[in-house]
Amino acid sequence: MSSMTAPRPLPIRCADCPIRYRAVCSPCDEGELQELERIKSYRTYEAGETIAWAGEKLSLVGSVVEGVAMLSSTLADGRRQMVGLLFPSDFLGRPGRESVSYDAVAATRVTFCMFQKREFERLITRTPRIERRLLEMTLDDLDAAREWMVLLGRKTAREKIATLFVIMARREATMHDQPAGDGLRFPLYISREAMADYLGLTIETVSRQISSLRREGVFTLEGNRTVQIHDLARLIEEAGDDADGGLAN
Amino acid sequence: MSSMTAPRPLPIRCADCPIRYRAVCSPCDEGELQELERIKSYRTYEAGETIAWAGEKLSLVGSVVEGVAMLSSTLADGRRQMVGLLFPSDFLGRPGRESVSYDAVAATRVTFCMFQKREFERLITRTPRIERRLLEMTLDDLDAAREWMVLLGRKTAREKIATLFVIMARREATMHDQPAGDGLRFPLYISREAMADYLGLTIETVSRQISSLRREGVFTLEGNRTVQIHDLARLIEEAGDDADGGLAN
DNA sequence: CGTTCTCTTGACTCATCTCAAATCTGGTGG
DNA sequence: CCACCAGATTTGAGATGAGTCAAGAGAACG
Repeated sequence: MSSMTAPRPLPIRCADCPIRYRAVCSPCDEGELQELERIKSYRTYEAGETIAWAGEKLSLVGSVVEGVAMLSSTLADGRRQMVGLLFPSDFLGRPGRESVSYDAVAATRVTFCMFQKREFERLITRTPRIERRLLEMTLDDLDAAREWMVLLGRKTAREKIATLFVIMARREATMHDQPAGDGLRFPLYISREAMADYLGLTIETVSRQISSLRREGVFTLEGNRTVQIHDLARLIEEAGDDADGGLAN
Repeated sequence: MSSMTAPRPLPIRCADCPIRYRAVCSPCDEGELQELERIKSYRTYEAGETIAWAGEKLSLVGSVVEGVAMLSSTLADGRRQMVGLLFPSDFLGRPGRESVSYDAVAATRVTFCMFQKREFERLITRTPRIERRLLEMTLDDLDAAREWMVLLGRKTAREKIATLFVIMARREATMHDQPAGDGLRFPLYISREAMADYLGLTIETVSRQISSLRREGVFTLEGNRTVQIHDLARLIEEAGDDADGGLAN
């Protein structure tokens, strides 16, 4: 993670923001953006750095602008479960609650566009469009969490890996306005350990399942963190989703 | 489920509603309640009855008034995972989306206070307090879903059962404004099969773990669906939660 | 009071975990 | 540019928790 591309100059104007049309601020008009520009501030964390500890009082909320962050929870004896993976435009923090419920850790170098929680709460009260957008995004997060519950509770290790890769592939395709298809290449962003924590597996099982699917020609790896899909249909089938094959999304 | 108590007369006035102070309508004033009374309608489902199928277009949303409902998802080969358990005051349905994402089934006889989705969407647009309340409730649901992800991904069968019982016990205590403590009796509401679907286990494993905890004197069963707690501290310990012992809730 | 469904228990299997070691990768310094 | 190092990843061998299959016991229902 040290041969990073040069950091884009920040703060930037909202109108030029890469997440302008997807983040919580997407429904804002020019005037509202100007107000946001007055109260926002950028903050960058290096890969591995902790953004917030569960239980800690956090007075900031905000959106991921660049990079990837992980939300996870740890049991008394150290078992860890990731409960969310935040990509650009995803929102971190819970307006209306004092402390955060989960550890937040940077998976890659990650930059947030942040607001003081109090200030943000006042803002959404004045600006129903933002509140509506936050509700929409929270409902989407809830659907995603529930879909992940199905994976955690009922899928096999192989299906879990296939599902993760399908989701990552689709995200990558969507991001570049391509159709998802064979030949698609995408980065995994996270380590095997983080995948294990996300999928409710051990790192050895993650590794074995990836090796197995690779040996069967479903995809190849370039280095350890870049995947090239060779047979997307097969990968989707291996994901074992319900009858619609995940097309409902 | 046939020796049901006589159904309470419905529709009732909002002011007398048992979920008046907890449901999505809790922040409403008298005038707003009158408006709700004009557009609400009650609907009752028998235990086992399907309320909505995943993928189906559902033009209703609403709150559970009495009884318990289950939200679950089914994979192609029939594996099922429950993704939510709805108790009185919980909200069902997603404003802003055409079709429902999960199967909704009545666990007991259950009565909803329902609204046409379109009408409800117009309502929350006019009534920011309701929208705010819905956002709060959705954030709570998201936290609950994520906590459940930890259970599904990382807990042992024994811990899963203990966690479920602790949660049920606490809910029961809260409902009656009692402290949760030894001697508390509460109903499980759901079958072993539903517990298995909720916990990501098989019905046999659920049964074995319940028997094991019962044999060790942590609780006793009266019939198959009523639990009496004998050693709550032990049960909480068996739940294996993170250092705070779940006290953060 | 028999019928049916739910729940429990037993015996055995298997997917995943655990423990251990080898290999690879990316980064570093010579 | 290349050898080396530390951490990440893969692979192997064996253990085990939970699943599967099968049967019996208990509850609920008509």
